[in-house]
Amino acid sequence: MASSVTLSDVAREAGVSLATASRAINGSANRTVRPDLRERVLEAAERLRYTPDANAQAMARGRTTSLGLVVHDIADPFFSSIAAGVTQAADRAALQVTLASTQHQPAREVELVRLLQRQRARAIVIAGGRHDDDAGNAAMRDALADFRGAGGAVALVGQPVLGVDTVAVDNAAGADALARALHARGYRHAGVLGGPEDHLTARERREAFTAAFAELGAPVQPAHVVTGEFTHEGGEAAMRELLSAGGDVDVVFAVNDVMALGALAAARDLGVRVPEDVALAGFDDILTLRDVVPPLTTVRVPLVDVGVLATELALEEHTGAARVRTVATEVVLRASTPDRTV
Amino acid sequence: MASSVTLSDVAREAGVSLATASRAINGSANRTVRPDLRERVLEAAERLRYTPDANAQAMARGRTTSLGLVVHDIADPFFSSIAAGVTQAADRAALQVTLASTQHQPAREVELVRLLQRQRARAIVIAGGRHDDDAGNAAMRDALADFRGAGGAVALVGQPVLGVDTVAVDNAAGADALARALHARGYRHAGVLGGPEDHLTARERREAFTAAFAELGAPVQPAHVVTGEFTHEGGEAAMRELLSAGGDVDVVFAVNDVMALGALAAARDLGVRVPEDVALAGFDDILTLRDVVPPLTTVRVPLVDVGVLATELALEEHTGAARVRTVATEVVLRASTPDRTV
DNA sequence: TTGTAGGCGTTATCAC
DNA sequence: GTGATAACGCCTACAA
Repeated sequence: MASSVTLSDVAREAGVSLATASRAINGSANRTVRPDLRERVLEAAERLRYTPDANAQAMARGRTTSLGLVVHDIADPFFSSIAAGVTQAADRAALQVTLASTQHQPAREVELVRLLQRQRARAIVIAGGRHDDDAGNAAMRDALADFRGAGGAVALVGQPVLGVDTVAVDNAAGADALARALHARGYRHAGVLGGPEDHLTARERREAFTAAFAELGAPVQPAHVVTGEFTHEGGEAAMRELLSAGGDVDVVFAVNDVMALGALAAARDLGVRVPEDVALAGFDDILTLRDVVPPLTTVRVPLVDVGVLATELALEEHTGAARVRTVATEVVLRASTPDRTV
Repeated sequence: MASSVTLSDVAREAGVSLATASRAINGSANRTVRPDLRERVLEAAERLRYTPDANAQAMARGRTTSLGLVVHDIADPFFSSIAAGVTQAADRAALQVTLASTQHQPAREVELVRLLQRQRARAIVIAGGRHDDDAGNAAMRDALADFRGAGGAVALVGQPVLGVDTVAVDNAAGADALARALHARGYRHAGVLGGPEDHLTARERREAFTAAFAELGAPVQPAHVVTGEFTHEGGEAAMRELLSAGGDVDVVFAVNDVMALGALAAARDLGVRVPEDVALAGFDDILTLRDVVPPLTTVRVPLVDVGVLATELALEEHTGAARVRTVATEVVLRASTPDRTV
């Protein structure tokens, strides 16, 4: 309640005008303030425990100091690592991060963008792959167009389908390289926990993986590609389905690590040993993996860097068409996919 | 760039006054607007793609719609789960969450509180145990007093040492119960990875644990209590130190799960088997544990609920002294601490 | 260098 | 029920 101290109070206390107080405290562009006056103002501010009102400053200046971050679930290590990168970069740019979570409801993304537009966020970073959903993408594109029309900047982590700057993980190359590495280790009967049918990240990884195996002469049987939510539970269910189908699968590729961990849990539950009975690989190299046994083969995505990059991309001045920054990945072979050729 | 559409634009377009437009769009308290006029305004707003400016609204109304959340590291599963709870609760209260991270520098907390005060956040939730650091706590207490003096609400997750509403995990009871459970399973030679010396959460857990073992007639040897950072790396280093000391320890209690996971990694590295060679227990029951083998015994803290509770506590109107909400914990015995009595 | 005054976009208090 | 108009706290030409 206690009404805050305003700059006018400080000015009065210091015996100067509002303008001078403002300049003394904020060091206006070229205007400078006589040292003794500045001193008086600063002391008065200190004495009165004055705290500038960022909202009022934002109004007067015409721009805020906040950046919006949209994630699906902040407790998911994939998103929390990206968030760590975003907060780092935002911090360097002296921006506050407004965290908005869809709680796994894709439709809420549009809502959150509009919310962030009301806050007049300087920029919005959207984390998470897109869906093959024309209506959904169109709605999002509209919301983002409005936001940008009003002067906001946007960067997306995912696929460049929304007409905004995008940090795109090279999913295809990563999945392809992983498939070849697994093939080289002697695997010939791969199964895929493919994520949601229309999820572009899942699809890119799935298709590149199966294409590579096909090209290598060991095509993945259609029955060995099962879909499922992009979550721990989804991976668990998908793995159950795949294993109970009882095909001869020697390695399972889950399109992201969170699913792979769910799959690992399912295997444990069913008494299927990894990697003795079946090998397992994921994608992303989330932080959690350092604590998992057996160490999981995966394709590393520099998640924190991706967050930083997306933030920088959003904040960089630029004109012209939407830019796409492709992030390279790296296959990390671990014990969950031992060499079968020896 | 493109100047946003303002409410005046909408009013003009609809042929009504600014006041009416405001009431039509925002449904003022008791003032009501004739249906046809309201319709006209809403249509105009739609046509012009009007988006209210939350900052301006905040100025006019005298209160913002944002809530600050202070964490040490959002990528740490402990904090990200609490953050999930906070965003949920904030969402229900129609508040935006501003995520502020200290990046593991305790001193930055004060800075962040002041920053959030500039944003005129309605409330601040601070996650993370306190330190036994009079100067640091005093600085924080001052910053929070200022914030509250200016009308802000605060809730802390940790120890009630800052004079603000606090959600306190019952660390002592949890550690005591864990110690007794381990003792009942036959463990008599406990070691403790005790976290930072002055970290109150670490201290509460450590002391309750050792006190219980002492009371049970199996005191933990001082040499078997080692300190270390409250992190994965800290747990790893502490475990190395403990194991290389070569004492006869049959169970190791790490004061939080993140440290326990670091300890597990260290044990693996040194060829020490868990639980065959040494049993291991942690505290918190972070989400990561579901993927760890062997399943880790721990003391469950309902982290998401804690986040929700802290947010609600901060948002509840109340007068009088700072309140303390104690959250109960629950010992969860798993395979990392098998029964030795059989 | 300092001060005056207008404006940022809304809400809220008044009359009408 | 509707419409002027003064706040809200600050910044910034513009003038002195």
